[in-house]
Amino acid sequence: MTVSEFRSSGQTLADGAFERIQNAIVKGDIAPGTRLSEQYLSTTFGIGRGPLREAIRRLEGRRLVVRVPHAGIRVASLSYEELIELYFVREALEGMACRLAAQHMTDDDIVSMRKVLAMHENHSGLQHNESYYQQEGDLDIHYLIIQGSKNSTLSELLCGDLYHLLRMYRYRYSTTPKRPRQAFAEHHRIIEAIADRDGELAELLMRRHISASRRNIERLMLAQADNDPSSGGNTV
Amino acid sequence: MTVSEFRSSGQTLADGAFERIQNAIVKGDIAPGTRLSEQYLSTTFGIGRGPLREAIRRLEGRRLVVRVPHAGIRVASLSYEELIELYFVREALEGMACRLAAQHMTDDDIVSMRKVLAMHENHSGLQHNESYYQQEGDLDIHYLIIQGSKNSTLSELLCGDLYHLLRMYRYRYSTTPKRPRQAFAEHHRIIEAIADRDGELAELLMRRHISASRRNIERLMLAQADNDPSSGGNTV
DNA sequence: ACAAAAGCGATTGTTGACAATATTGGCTTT
DNA sequence: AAAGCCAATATTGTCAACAATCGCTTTTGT
Repeated sequence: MTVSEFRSSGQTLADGAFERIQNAIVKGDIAPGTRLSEQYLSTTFGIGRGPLREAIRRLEGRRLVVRVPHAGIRVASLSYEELIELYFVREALEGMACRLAAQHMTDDDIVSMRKVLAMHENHSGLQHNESYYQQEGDLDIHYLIIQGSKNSTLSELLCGDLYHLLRMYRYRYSTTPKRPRQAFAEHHRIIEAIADRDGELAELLMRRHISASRRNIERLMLAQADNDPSSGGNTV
Repeated sequence: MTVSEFRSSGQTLADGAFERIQNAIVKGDIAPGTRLSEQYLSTTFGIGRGPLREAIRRLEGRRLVVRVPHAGIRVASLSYEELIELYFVREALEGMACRLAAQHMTDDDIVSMRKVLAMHENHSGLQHNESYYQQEGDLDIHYLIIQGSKNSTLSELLCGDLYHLLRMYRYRYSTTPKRPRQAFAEHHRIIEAIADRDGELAELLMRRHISASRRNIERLMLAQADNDPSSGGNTV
């Protein structure tokens, strides 16, 4: 993903704009809730308003932006309630992914997943950068398990649609659950269950893992609300 | 939802076209896999190509149509593999919906849900129209439970995104699982579990229910494949 | 001074014409 | 006769101008 892939070969301008804006939203370059005028985007990306509007409509279909007729678009933002709701969806979906992964992952898949975990253990053991593990490594493990389910519908839903929203949220509230050691231990147990081909246990453990993560956020936000009572629900 | 809401008040042409085309696809008026030319749609709906293309891009974002650059669009169609994958997703998601419904449904919600079930029992008992129950009633019960979870993210995902695909598939293969009595009994038990506020049991039962439905389809399609070996995977 | 309405500016929605690309049919060649 | 190439045609992609709508400022009346 190098820079300046203006017109990624063979694609249309609208498709190029779609990808670039999507990346900008997901990566946090554009903050959630920001209003985007067509003129600004048009001049920024150097394309006409026609293709641009098509890109916007595609983003709208993906629910990454919210549009109100004749008033413009804003990049979507998750309220606290929606974030919590998302965690329940993740619990269900990633639990299922774990069950299927225990069934469908090859031995090679499991070997490489263990390697990634070991690598993360070193980082985590060195206390090199506590947030790193949670920010990227956590996603890596989850990502590998989801791919391991060999269910492409599930993968696309989880990696393509849902994580976009989750990552957006991370950039907004910079939520870095500070429980790396615990999370690591949980990952370890999950992977062992998958290696044992015990889908039921793997699902149970993953659901506990995500559930704990959710409760951790609920606790954090509650404490934050005490300090700063103004930060209530966000605008859609 | 009466007929001839050409320009549903206050909406743009693109939004109107989006809704109409989406309905046509979901209701089966346009068969999956059909190629749609811009000119045809433009004259059919009586709007210019600009707004039409925006509607198409929105449908693309929703994954209801598949577009290849410079070649046009086709309405999306599920392959057999994708259908089965979808059932696993449903199993996870609706299981969670059941668990949450047992927790969050009001007593009134449960009363009205029981009424719907009783109504269906009469229809089913009279053998009035066996397929009716499975075609509409089944969705009704599932719909009520999903709404009962009070998790709007989950609801939108399940009712808004996934069921579109499921219904499309029904119209294509006219799959009507012929096990209404069994399905009714399963619904009955699920609702009782919810009424007992036993979320864990409700989730388990729902997952079994959907899992059985999936296996039923697998069996049906396998038998069909024996008779007609030509119907393999469908084009994306 | 405050409230309501009218006018103004800016932004979005729509249209039609133009350019680029893929498909189809016919022709040449082996 | 079959395969491959080339041109003609139809379809999609892009652009720039025009129309409609909304939010804001200003004005005017009580």
